[in-house]
Amino acid sequence: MAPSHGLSIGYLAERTGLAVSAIRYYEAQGLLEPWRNAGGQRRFHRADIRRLSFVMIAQKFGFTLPEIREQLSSLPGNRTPTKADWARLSEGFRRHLDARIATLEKLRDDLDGCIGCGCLSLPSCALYNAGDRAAKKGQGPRYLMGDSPDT
Amino acid sequence: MAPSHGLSIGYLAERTGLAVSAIRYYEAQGLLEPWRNAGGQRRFHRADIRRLSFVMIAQKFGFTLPEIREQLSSLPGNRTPTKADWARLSEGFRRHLDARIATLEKLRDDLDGCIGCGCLSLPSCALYNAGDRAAKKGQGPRYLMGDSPDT
DNA sequence: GTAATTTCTAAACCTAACTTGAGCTCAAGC
DNA sequence: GCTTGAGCTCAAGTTAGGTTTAGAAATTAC
Repeated sequence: MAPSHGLSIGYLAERTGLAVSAIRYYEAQGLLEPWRNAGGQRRFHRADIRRLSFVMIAQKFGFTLPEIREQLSSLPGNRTPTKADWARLSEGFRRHLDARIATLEKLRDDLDGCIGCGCLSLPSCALYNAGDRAAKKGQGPRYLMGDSPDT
Repeated sequence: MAPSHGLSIGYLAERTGLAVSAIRYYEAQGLLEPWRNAGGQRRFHRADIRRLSFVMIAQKFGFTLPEIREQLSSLPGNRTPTKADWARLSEGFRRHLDARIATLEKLRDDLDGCIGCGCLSLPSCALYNAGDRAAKKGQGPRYLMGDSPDT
């Protein structure tokens, strides 16, 4: 049931599909700030449903909880996102996603090149040099798949 | 240096760029099977460099260590992948990657639709229903961003 | 023949995002 | 007034993929 003033954690869980424990965890991470009733139980704003929905969607786009907290706290008065906020924030989502897709597409291209060129005999492998592990220690090209320049 | 018969773990680490601790961890996960010398130290085959390279590349494509172990153990005699094996395995990599890209592109399309249609006032949100969390409990559509059918 | 480096094992620790459990209190129904 | 269910806190467990630490033994370098 929906209490007339202040939502219980169980109701919020039911409405969002999140586990009660997850909501408590999000509070501990600073994503929500419920108040307490006389008995010490958490009471939430109706807008917190929207806030939690935003959290869930942002997670799908690959943001971490600290990043999501940043996004939420960047809103005036730490408010729950409005439609206008959403339009602006979703721009960032778009960029984040585009970057991830681009990374994977580059990996796919490298894979195609690697199949074609017979990577196993190459002294340096595009598959390894491409992507996030690259330029980790500035140690020059890595010799993969058992080959080395002197072999 | 490269010992003339049997590679030390440190040499393997140097050649692959992996940490010594990581190589030991991979052994514990069943990805490698070094033998021991008289003093009890691990000694590796030269082909294990190639084997580790395969592991690193497969990880970039999003496979877990148990999955990679499966792939390696599917090879006749649990051998290190040859060029022919590589051509076959890379097909699986390609499919894996294509699927991941497709998921993200669907998410991007849903996002674009959501910005345009004013998701905040929709009773059900494509952004939430799309993707991996969907169909988790068969509980029907989730009502996101604070809206419900009776509101 | 030392000294320095590497390697060994086992267990503990790490991050992220939660879940689970124990033991207790609060609220609601009859 | 009793029972049941929901909620509370705090600590520990979970998964993945490792890293760190400690103390001892092996190996290499000079």
